[in-house]
Amino acid sequence: MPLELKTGRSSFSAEHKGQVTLYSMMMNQQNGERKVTDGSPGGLLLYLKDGAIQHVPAGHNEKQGLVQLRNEMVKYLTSPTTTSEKGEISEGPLPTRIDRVNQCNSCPLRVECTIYQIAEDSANETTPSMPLPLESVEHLTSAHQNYFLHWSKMLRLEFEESQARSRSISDIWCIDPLDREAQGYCISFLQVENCLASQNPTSELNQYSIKLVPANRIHLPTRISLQRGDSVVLSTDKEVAVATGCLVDISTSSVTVSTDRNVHNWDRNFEVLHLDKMEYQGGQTLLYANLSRLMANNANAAKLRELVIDLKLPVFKAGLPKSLLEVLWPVLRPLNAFQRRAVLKALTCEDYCLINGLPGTGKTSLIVALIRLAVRLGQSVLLTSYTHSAVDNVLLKLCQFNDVEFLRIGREHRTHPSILPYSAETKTKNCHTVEELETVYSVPVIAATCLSVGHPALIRRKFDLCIVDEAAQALQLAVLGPLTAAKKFVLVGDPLQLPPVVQSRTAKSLGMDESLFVRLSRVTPKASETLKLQYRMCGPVNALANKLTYGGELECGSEVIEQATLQLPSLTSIEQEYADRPWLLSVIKPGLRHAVVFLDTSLLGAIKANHSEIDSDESNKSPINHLEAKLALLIVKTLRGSGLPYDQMGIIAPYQSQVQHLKQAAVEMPEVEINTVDQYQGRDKEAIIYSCTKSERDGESTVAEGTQTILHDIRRLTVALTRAKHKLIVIGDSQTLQSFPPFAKLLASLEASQRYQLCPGRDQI
DNA sequence: ACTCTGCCAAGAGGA
Repeated sequence: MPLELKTGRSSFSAEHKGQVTLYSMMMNQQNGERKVTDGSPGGLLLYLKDGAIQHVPAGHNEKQGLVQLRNEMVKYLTSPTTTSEKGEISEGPLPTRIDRVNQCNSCPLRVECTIYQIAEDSANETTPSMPLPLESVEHLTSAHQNYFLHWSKMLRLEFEESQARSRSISDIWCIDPLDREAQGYCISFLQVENCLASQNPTSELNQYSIKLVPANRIHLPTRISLQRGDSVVLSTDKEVAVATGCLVDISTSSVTVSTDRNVHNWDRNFEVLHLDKMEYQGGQTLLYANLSRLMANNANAAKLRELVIDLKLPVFKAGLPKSLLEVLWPVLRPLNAFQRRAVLKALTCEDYCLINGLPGTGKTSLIVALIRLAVRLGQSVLLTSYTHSAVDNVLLKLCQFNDVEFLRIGREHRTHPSILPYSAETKTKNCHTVEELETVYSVPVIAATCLSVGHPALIRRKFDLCIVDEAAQALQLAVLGPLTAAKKFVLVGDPLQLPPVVQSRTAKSLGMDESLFVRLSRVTPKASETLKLQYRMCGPVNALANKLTYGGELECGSEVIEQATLQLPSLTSIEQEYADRPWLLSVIKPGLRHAVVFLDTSLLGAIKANHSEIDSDESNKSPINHLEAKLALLIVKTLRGSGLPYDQMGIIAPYQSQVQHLKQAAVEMPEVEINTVDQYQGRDKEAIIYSCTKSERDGESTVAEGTQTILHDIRRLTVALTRAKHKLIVIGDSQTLQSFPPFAKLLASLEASQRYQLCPGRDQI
């Protein structure tokens, strides 16, 4: 029988009683009860403040009431958005309004509710039966309300799309473990090898470390999309979720999970366990919360609404006084002119500024300098980005200077190991008093991801400056979270590189993939600075990026950068070996004139057909190109033979399927980094091979007119090509690619000497 | 027509 403890005064409210009834129903479910009508003993409700206790029955009536309420909730939560004939999209119907003034006045969602009601009444042209509490939205203009409704609609669409695509938690109950494993998000039939107390538990949530091995085979399945840091659920055949935890290590033969339960102490520890990836859906909730916070009736939100929704012109102070500049000079000195201008703009803005960081232009150095300068000026800084890796990327550089104290907030398992000493968990481990905790949390610089800035320790803090890295890649609503905690903000990013990922086509067409960076960059050019000097790409790659995307804005940082070439110390030793494949030697040639090569497969019809084995996985609609994979690996091996280490090369493809295929084909050279374009953003390599993948076989239908595919996005191509320092080899079928505008532009930008046409008969593969 | 990251939870209290 469940016992619910409440720390407050006794109220025996319907909420509290309902909760106990639900626990009672859940316990019966676990004990095998099937029918709602089965008798259950109910539970106990105990209030600790006055010691009052009551038995809460869970009879037929109580259960029926709860289930009916649940079903009604579900009806509204799952009613899908609809599109009218005119193309207007509307969210599902709202529940009937509760017209009770007293309840509405104390409702925390009264602003949001009123906005919806106003919109609904005007759409239906009905007059409300009871006057709406209009005073609760008096602080909002209709533009503000429309922003709210617009984003709420897009969030809803995106939520529906991700629901439709992703599996649900109920799969653990409804789908067989082996079938779940085939989908790639479950490892079935594991047994516990050991369960140890964690070496370094920082909370109750990771007290134990369980090592699991396959129960009836040697290796774990190869096609699993589980990685370090994922939240997982352990279940037996009889019971779902015997433990939950976090995946800390995965190899070919074992998997280690940190968890709050000691599975070894359990009677059932010889049962087989299934491990499932848990997909957390709460991210959506956070975005709604940010949207709500923007609508709040306070000065902070009002200022943000002016800037973000009304697009008010940002204000800038005059430059810094000379005396200050002298103090800051040691930090400013190593920066180039563009970086200095950007930093000074960031320091003198009153509202916000935007920093355009073109590829390889030292964005990270700029942010590190900005943090160090702000701290020298006595300001507090909130550093955020959408991803953990981007946050840690800045911190790794910042901690080298060792002159700024910072605290990293967020999930430990996602934090870079070198940054763990600065994590909140580590720093608060030996705190025993509130004062000690306050000292830890009041450091001048706090770093966290956009979605984790709701941390309790930050709620009450107001930062002088908020810096958002990779801001062009984050959802608008995600960035709003940290902004509410700061007096002014600096967005750093490149709108010509990848935008935020939005799954729903409809939401995308409504503008959901417009980042805050892009929205604000429309306001005034005065608010932004561009970093133009890049320190990554040699002259020809730089020139290609300019022709394709940057229109001449991008410049090499120095002559050394511009003239740098691929170093292949043992090139002569392999010339003999590849004498029968002159195309290979031609493609890998070092030297500036050969820095960019397009290897064209369009004439290899017959050879292509030979390589297009039928994939076992027909349901997988993503394309795989076996020929391009083979060519890419041949090039990698030749480069290796000529003296370029594997870890200096990267293979990029637009599709996950092609990446997987390449990874499998390249198992014996794991140092070669193979990834999608999206995952390569922010990184670079000496030599990059881009496998464009898409190649139409004869008679195959082409993409319907007007459809946008990932090959239609020039930003993805820009990112792929600007990852290369000294050698860029693009493999593709020019015939097919010609129909995608970004590739047509690429092909037109190339000089004849930069193209190599593979010919059947002449070129042996 | 296929790109993918992020999020610790629950409760008391005020009106």
